Amino acid sequence: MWYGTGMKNVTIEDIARVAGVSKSTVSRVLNHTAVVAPEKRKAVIEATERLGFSPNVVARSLASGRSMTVGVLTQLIGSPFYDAISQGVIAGLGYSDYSPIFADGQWQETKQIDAIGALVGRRVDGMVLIGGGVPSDEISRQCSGLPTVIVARNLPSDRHHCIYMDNVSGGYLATRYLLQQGHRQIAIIRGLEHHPDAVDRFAGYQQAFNEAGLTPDPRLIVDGDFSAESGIRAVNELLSRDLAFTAIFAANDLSAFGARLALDQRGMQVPRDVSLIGFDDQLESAYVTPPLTTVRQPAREMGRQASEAILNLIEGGEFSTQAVQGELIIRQSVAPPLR
Amino acid sequence: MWYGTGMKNVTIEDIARVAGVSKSTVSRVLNHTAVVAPEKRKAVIEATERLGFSPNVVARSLASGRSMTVGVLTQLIGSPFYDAISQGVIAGLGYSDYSPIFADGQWQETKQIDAIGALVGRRVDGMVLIGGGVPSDEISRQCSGLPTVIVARNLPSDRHHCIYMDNVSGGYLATRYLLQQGHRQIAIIRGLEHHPDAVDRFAGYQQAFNEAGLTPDPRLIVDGDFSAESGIRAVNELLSRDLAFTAIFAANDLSAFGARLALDQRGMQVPRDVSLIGFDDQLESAYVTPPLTTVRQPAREMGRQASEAILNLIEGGEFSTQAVQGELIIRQSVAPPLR
DNA sequence: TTGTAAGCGTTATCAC
DNA sequence: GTGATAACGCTTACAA
Repeated sequence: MWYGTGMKNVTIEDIARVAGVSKSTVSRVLNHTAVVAPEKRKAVIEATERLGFSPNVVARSLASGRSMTVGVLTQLIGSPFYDAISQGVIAGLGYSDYSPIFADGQWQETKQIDAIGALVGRRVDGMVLIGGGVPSDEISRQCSGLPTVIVARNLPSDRHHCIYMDNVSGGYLATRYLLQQGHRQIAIIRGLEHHPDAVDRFAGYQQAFNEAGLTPDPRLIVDGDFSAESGIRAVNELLSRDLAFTAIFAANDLSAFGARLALDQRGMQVPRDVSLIGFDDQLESAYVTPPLTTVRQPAREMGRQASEAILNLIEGGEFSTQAVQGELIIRQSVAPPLR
Repeated sequence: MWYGTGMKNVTIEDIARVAGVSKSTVSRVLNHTAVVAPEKRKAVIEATERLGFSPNVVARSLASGRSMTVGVLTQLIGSPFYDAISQGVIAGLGYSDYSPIFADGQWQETKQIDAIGALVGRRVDGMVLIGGGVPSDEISRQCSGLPTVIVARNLPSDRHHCIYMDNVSGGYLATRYLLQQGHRQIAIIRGLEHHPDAVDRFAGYQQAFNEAGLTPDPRLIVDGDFSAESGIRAVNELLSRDLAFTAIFAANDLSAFGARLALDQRGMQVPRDVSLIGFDDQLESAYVTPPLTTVRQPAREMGRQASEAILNLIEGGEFSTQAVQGELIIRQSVAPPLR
């Protein structure tokens, strides 16, 4: 199949001619940017409809200096959490005149920097950075003068606008709940070793222990990478070490699923033999067996908030970094330990 | 915080002046569009780097008539399947010079039509329509002359380029497998009543029965809506009707999760008491207990294919509608029925 | 209120 | 090879 240019696109010049007015007048009624005489206004609108005119956004952008787009940098790893944020951004921009334009950072710093560069080259009016690890300075440099919101990441510098989860308190919430239920030997499957979210959740775990005047058993701390597979590995490792534990706090729901499966394969039941708590509250977590107790991260909501923030910043508004708190969602994967 | 215009953007005119050549020459070296003298070429490149020049994509688009963007229409319902397709599209475009720009159709025809209009107004060079229900004629009208690929939907007209799952054969595969395992009373939880995917999978179910010279029990056919909740409802309904069934074919994995949970709550085990098969093979399905037997839809891969197809069409290439076949993924949620 | 005209930053078409 | 110069389609002073 061949794609021709079709008929020549209709421009405001055509409209102007048909309506018997000037280009500027057409522009004015189209943008409600000045009052025009009712009859001319009507003529323009009619011509617009009759000719099936749709304004060329590109030309408009060039002339006005605003592209009506916001750049979104994602990290395409298929993590339910990050995906949900992207979806939230698309949804949040839905009712505005701005469209999101995506680039993929693949969790690799150089790719991320390139991607931001590409977005900047497209003259986006705002930028939403989801996760990623681009250094603060680099962001400042590339996005200087450009409204920018960083989601799911907290950059200490007050130059940046961030919307991030309070992972420390999230980890604390989960662990405290386990402690309250009577657990003392609580294993933790950590996320990626240097990933800030993982580090923070672990800090929350320790904090809960400290507060209770207890010390976690270091042998019960095992590393993972947020994948289901790593949950399986972690449990197998724990079991092979032959250590006693009555509960597991997994880095995220996905690794909790893996842990649950590994436990099941060893004939151990959740929560009868081992209690299990996750982190995220992804869609599926309420429907696995048993429904997973977890800490909810309002991912989609964070994406939505980010788009609101960016829209607001573009309009010249203010925004200050926000930490969103996790919420403990109690379902059925945690029970008091058997004596 | 205030966003100023910063320093004036550097343009090819600045480069031209610094390099001591004309704008045209700058354009030529930047686009490799003609041979220029080595020394001038070098001067341009140096100036480019020294001034930190990055071409204005908007101006380029206006002048060249190509925006280097492809519009992507999604249906933002948070279905893992559709989300994965979007992610695949982003990934597939990653290495090209094209950027995806998203719009949300929300599974509502009017919104979808508006969204396509917005994308067309942005002068996208190509269009990827994921799912949705815009009538064929409307698509032809709005996207006439614009390379367009439709994913996860099959429009019979040969005016369109589609990449879709063969849902009939998928439904057939699942059902035949159940039949082969010895099941005869196979309940089916259908998806949305008039959703083509649901209709097709059901057709496959019937086809497998026919082929085996059997007839499905109509009382074992219950409606759902692809949600986990509907899986729960369906099982409860089935159980309340007090009918005997030894297996369930769920519209998708999510509703299979729901079904599994409802079964569990009634004390019925999978696959001992009831076998269960899903559709999609989403990320989590391999890690629930028991790991779910299902029909894989290569969602991300379809998205990737779509982006390749659109890139190819933009370059003037050909493409013909492709049906991708589902793959039966055998795990542990299906077993022969107890006698 | 309305029209004229000068940009916006490139690419594309010519001559040279 | 290279440089003027005219598009590209719209916004936006600036006049009238």
